[in-house]
This record gives sequence, C-alpha cells and structure tokens, in this order.
Amino acid sequence: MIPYQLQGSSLVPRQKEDTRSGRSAPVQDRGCVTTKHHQGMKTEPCFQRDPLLPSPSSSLVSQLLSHTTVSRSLDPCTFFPPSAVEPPQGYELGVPLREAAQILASTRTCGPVPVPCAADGEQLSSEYLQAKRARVESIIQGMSLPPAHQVLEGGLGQGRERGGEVPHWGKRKPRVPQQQSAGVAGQGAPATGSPHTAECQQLREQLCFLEQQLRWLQERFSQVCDSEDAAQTQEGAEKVQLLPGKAGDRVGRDGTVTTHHPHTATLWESILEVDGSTAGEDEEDRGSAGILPSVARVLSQALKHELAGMTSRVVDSVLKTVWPKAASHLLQQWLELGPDARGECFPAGKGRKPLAKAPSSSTLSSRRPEAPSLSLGKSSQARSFSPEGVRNLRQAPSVGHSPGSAAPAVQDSQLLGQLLVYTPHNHWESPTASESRRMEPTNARWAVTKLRPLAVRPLGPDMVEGNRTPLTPTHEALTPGHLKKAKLMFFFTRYPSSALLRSYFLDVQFSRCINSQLIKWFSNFREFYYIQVEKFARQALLEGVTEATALHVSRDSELFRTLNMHYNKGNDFQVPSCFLEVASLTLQEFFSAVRAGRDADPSWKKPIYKIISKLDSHIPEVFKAVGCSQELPHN
DNA sequence: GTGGTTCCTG
DNA sequence: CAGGAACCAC
Repeated sequence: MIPYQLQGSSLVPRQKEDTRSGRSAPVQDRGCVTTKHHQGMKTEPCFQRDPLLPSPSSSLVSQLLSHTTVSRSLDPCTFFPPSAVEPPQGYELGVPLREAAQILASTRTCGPVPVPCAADGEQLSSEYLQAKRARVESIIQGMSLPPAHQVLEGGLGQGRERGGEVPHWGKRKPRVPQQQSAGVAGQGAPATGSPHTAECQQLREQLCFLEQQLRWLQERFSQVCDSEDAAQTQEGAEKVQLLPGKAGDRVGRDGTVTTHHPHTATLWESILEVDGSTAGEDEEDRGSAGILPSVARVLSQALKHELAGMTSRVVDSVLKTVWPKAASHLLQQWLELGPDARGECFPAGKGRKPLAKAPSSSTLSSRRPEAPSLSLGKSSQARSFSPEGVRNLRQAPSVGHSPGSAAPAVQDSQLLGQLLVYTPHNHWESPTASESRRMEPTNARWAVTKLRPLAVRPLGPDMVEGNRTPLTPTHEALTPGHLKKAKLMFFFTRYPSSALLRSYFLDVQFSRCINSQLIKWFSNFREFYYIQVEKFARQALLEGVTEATALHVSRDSELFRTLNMHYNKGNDFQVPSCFLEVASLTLQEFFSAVRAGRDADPSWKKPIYKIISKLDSHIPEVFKAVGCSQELPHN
C-alpha cells in the first residue's frame, strides 16, 4: 500500500517517545472499574445484556469449552479488560466468529491469573461468556479505532490488556491494580485468600489446555481456507494493520506476528497467525483435510465469511473517514506553499529584485554545474561530510509515535505528515539531482515533510481540533522549543521582522521582552552565520580559489555541515535548497570582498549584510500552525 | 525615545 | 546564548 518509509524521522522525538511510553494508564483503563459502584448508579456491567449471546450458534465452541470444564472456574474478570466501550456498529461479528474470537482471545492470556470466583456457578458461567464477548468486542473496537486512539491506549493491546490481565507487565501504577482488582473481584465474588496459588496454577494449566485446543482449531481452520481466500484475507488484514498497528507490533510479510508480548496479541494478530500457518503448513496439512471434523469445517466457513466482510468494511470505513481530511489538508498545504511550489525561493513578500551584482545574480538564476562543492573547494568529495546519517534518518521508520500521549487532534496531522512523507519525490536531493530538477515540488515539499517530526508533537492545550493554530498565546516566555523553531526558521529568513515573528509564534504571549529576545536570537544566528561564512571564504582564498563563482555551498560541504549542526542539530529537518543558495551567495560575497581587500574598511560587511537581508524566503505556513513549542524535553 | 542591528564579552 | 554598549533610522 503505502511505502512504509518515513523521511527525516526525528531522533529527538523518538527519545521523547521512549520516555512517554511508560505513561500512566489511559482513562479507558478505568472504564469498567466504575461499574463496581453498584450502589447508586445504574449498575450495569459493561459486558452484560447482549442479545446475541444466547444464540444457538454459540454451542459450537461451547461444546469444545465444556470438555475442558474450565468455564466454571474461569473468572470473567480474568479475561475481561475493563473497557465499557461497545464496538462500533458495522463491525459486529457474527456469532460463530465471535465465539471463535473469544477463544482466540481468552486462551492467549496465560499469565498469572487472579483468583477465580468460587461461588454461583450459573451466574458465573453467564458472566464468563459475557466477559469473553466483551473482551472480543473491545479488541474489535480497538481494531476499528483510528491510529491515534490506538496510540492513546499506549500501543496495541497494552492499554486494554493492562487492566484485565498480564499483571506481570508491571506497567501499572502501584495504586491502580488495587483499585482494579477490587473492582473486578467485586463483579464476581469476593476473592478467597489462601487457595489463591493453587487455583492459579490450576487455571494456568487449564488455560494452556484450552490454548492447545485453540491451536488445533486454528490449524483446522487454516486447512479449510483455500488459497484464494487466504490471500484475500491476509491482504485485507495487512491493510487494516497499517492503521491501527503500531510500529513494533507490525505484522511481517510472512504473516507472523512480531508483537512485543505474545499475550497481548490482538484478534487480528491471532487471525493473521492463522494465516501464517496457512502459508506455512497448508501444504503438508492439506492431506488431512479430508478428515476435518464437520464442526471445524462449519466454523471455518463462518470465520472466513465474517472475516472477509469485516475486513472490507473496516478498510472502507477507515479510508472513507480519514482520507478526505488528509486530502484537504494536503491541498491546503500546497496552496499555502504556492510560491515555493513554483520554485520561487525568494518570495514575494519583499518584492525582491534580481541582484545588481553580476556574480550574485548569476548565482541565483543559473545553476552552475555543481562546482567543486565549495567547501573549500577542491577535494569536495573527500572532505564532504557523509550524508550517511541523513540517509539513516530517512530510512528509520518513525511511526512509533509516542504512544500514550498523542491527542486525537494530532491524528490527521500525523496522517498528513505521513502522506507527505510518502510522496514519491520526497528524498534528500543529491547534489546531482539538485542540478537537474526544478525547484518545485521537492522544494516545496521538504518543508512540510521534514517538519513533520515537529508537527506531530502533541498539540497541547492551546491547540484545537480542526484548526492547528493556537487559539490563545499560552507561553509567556520563550522555550527551548521556540528556540529550535527559530533556528529552523533561520533557514528561510535571516532578518525577520517583529511582525513576522509575531505571526509565526502564535503560542507566545508577545511582549517587548519576548520580541527583543526573538530579535536577539536571530541576531545571534546571523552572527554565527556570518562568522562561519567569512571564515570559509578566507580559507578558500588561502587555498587558492580565484573565482568567487567557483564557490558553492552544497549539502556535503564543510560549511553546510557546520551551519547545519548549529541550526539543525538533530538533523531532523531538511535544509531548504534556497538556504544553500543564500549561503553560496554569502560566501561569494565575502570571498570577493576579502579578495578585493575591502575588509580593510571597518564597515566592509555592511554591503554584504544588505544583500543578504534581501534574500529572505517565505517561511512555510506549517511553522505557524504546528506546535513546535510543545516539543520541549520535559514535555 | 523606540526599535533594530552589530560588536564585544562572558 | 544573553547582556550590554554603541550606532543608526524612524
């Protein structure tokens, strides 16, 4: 489907994702705990009252279960994630599949298990079935959620599972388990104290036995699936997996699930696992298909049917809801980036006119053959800094968006970013490529794509869904995030006006002090910039360069490396080629001035400054909208 | 005067 | 990168 490759995945964000991954349990974890408050409020456990439950079709699996006699000893709470969310309509499973899914889901929980509730067999059995159903529904619901919701839950499975089982994950907050265990125990019967361990062990064995049965069922199911259906199923499942999955839980091409924790596999993963076995073991097992029990055959047919239907519905639904949004944003970005998209690096705003000086204008208008990449020249290849790290960054999939912290509002921003990143021309332009290409789409696109790591930061309280601009300035002081943003903006503008700064730092409560600080920042940026360029100009002169036009700043030049390190330390932002043009021109101007001996004049830099001050480019609108300021280390 | 810039210093 | 001084332009 979409090439799974992100450009310029930020290192910084990823680090923060790591720290964020251990966040506290989402609110949803407590969803069902509230149901323990039977007194007062409408006491309706989230898994009760299912009209589908007593369906006669459920007997298929029920028979299987009855053999194990585990149904009585299983605590519904054990398998039930405390989620009260009903799956959206349209994703309802048919009963056979529902039952199968229940088994699939429940038998995966082999970890330490809470004490079963001993009393009231019938009610317990009923609740157990209901619990199983609720769990499956929660899984299905999780699958049909858009990625951000998944992210909100702290990754696939993790958020949902945490409340119900897998206590050995140890991710819970110390206080929460007590709450939850009290809650879940209250739904069945009071937990007994002493036989806890023994019963746990017994339960574990029973569960393992049940899992064996499940595997048998899976194998049988895989046998029945003809190759065509299997292919369809897997294809569809992979499509869906692209959306709700998180990077670490992605399904490999072979269909094997590479989830971090086997016990947290979702229904999709379980089903895909079946597909995997289909691919792998189908041939050898096909011979035994003839003795396939009719029960399994019927079940497999039902599974196939339901699975195919639901897959297509999920895909349709997701695309239908998500794509228009992303497309509109995409269009908007393109409109806003119009000047750049047309290859106009020096935007209108200032009515820029061609430079008077011959070398300068020639530098800008005509693209020389990549001259000995400035960088002091000659041994440009040898001395050029290797873009290796850059390439690595680009290849690194950064879709592991910080789990557990992204707000829904960030959703389509993420998607937009990914869509943009996936655009075919999105690449780090090589020096040779920059020669031939027009400055259009690539030049315009980089701004958005490379900003994406910033753009997908959580929007923060001052952002609002549907409008990514901050409503109210919330920051009374400039933050490191603002500094980083300012540095990136320097690639476009060296001499920003106060008004421009004001319009690009919308989340900042502007004051004279703030304004001065921002101005000062850019002054410092310029200082460093000019010092570096002058240094390299003088060095080039010393190395015997005679023509200023021979100097050109390319991405693998030393000067570029130095500047990039200063303004774009994380290297998570692709420097616009127009900045290279400006840098090249600056270098040539300094070179010419020094060579002509003009540096004897105390104010010899002034003319250069004046020239450079007219080369500011349009800053992409995304700089206004994105919450760059949110990307603080402590956020 | 105020704002913006450069230069210098730490 | 911030603070301060000096200069310049409005």
